[in-house]
Amino acid sequence: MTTIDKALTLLACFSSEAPSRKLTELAHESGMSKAGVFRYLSGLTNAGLVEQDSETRQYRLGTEVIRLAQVRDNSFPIRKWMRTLLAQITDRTGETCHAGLVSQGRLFTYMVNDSPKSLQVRIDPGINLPYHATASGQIFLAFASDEFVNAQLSTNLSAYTDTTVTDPDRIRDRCLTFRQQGYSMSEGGVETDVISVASAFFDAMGQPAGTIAIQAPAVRMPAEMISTYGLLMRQIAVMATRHYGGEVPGQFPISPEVPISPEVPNSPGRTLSGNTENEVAKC
Amino acid sequence: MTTIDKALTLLACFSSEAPSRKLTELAHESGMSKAGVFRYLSGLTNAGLVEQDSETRQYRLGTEVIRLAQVRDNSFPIRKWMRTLLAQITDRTGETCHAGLVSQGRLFTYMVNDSPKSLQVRIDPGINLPYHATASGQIFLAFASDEFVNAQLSTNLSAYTDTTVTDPDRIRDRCLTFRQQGYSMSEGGVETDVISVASAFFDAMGQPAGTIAIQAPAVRMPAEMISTYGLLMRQIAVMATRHYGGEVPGQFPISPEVPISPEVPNSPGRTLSGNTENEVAKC
DNA sequence: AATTTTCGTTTCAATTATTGAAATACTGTT
DNA sequence: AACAGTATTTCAATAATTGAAACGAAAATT
Repeated sequence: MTTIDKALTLLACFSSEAPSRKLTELAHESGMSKAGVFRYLSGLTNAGLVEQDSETRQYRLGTEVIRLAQVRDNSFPIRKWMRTLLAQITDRTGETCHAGLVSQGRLFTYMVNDSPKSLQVRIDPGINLPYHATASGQIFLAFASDEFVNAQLSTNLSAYTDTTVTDPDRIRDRCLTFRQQGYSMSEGGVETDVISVASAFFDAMGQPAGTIAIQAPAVRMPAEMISTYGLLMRQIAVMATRHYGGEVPGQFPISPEVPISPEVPNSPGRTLSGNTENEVAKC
Repeated sequence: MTTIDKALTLLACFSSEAPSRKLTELAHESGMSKAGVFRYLSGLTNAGLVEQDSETRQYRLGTEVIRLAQVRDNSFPIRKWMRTLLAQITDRTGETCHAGLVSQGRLFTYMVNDSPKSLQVRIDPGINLPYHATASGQIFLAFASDEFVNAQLSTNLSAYTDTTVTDPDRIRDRCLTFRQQGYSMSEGGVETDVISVASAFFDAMGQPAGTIAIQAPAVRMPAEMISTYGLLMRQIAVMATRHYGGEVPGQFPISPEVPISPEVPNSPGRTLSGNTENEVAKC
């Protein structure tokens, strides 16, 4: 392991769950010496990737990561078309939806589009999506490599609710079904009374690159609606794959005969118009 | 210079102007050996900060920078309030506005809010704002440290248009005025027939952290309107400083007696409502 | 189609920076 | 004022980095 690898390992320690860390904490978590971590953080700070709060002395990610993210999106745009796709989902269904993106083996919420309804599922961009307990995570596993699935399912699978499935074998079974369907479903995986339906999009090598999911209060999603939403997610996911420049794998059930406008009940009054972009701060 | 510094230097080579680079190019630009750059890029790739296009073999920033940017915004939120501030500007003026953020000595467009009008100034998020040729850059210089100003003004100051001011002394003069005013103005600095008015916001040490600017076609901005817009920018910038957790420096003219709603002509029909957030994909 | 050029990747011994334990400085608290 | 918890700095032994040059592969040119 090179010095650079070790230094950059520290970046992975920063997550939305723990966005700012103490030096000692980082040393312990990464298993490196305090002195080493200090030097690494200094380097990262010089580059602007990390900055130290002048009051608390805690370290957090720096402004340079913001710039880099902008540059990345300029060279490989996702934001723009993803925004449109998510808007379509919320327009048709009236429900909150999100896109997950994988990076370094972790799936995180890349973008969220809130439901206009007052009773809605809250989810923040940037948080990690546990593979075993979310619809997004499970559809991802369904198309991920065996070794990846094994690695994930051999970690501690925490039960967020009473109904969280934590048995690896049951999860494998579910993923098998999800792979055949092309979409996944999770009921109360991380929060009770919330149902989520997801599908995945793929990169140029046919590997899953991210997910698209809808999340609704269980009371608004009767059983018969799940497959309707599932087909919608699948359809949108195929479009995402195309935009991403990816390749839908053979196992993925593409069904062009699916109606373009699934029968979805009372779509909210708001419509998506071409100039929506202009009303939104671009960032 | 440590190994880490050298490796991370490469990240700074990626900009919106050159978002994907060849290895040899990077080696030349950074003045490091090809072998070294290769090893560094490998490390960065392992961390997901960089990825290599499988076809062109070119390197570009990876998905991890996106995740990091999300995490950063969770720990130190800017996006949310900045979006609101920019929306206020466009609502009151009907013009395109943007926020600039500084990172590693470079000022880049962090967020853009387009004018609803059909004749509008286009500007993309993520591009670098030259200090000498933009209103944003000049108001930044006006409050930056002497050494920073000297460093910037001793570089090659390219003339983007006939009217770009490239004489360091004249720029210093202008910055002096801008500092007293608390806002800057640039006419045709990077593009002809475009006028921009900007102000700056500050960090906890009273150092300039970013800028807020409005940009309009010259035909829509008669001379007498510039000071009105300037006061508006100054006002919004003070709010930005507050949100940022910063400290307005003593030199900065805060004038609470400025009318809250400056007389700005025909504001567009669109109004900013509380639930605007819900209509925007959060990311 | 053959040749040249360009670019990315690997190798290897000399060099130079990295390493971690321990000492020190700092900050806030009892 | 002493204490506890952190963040820095120091330093000699150690282990990694280093770049020139060779190699391989792909693209451009003849």
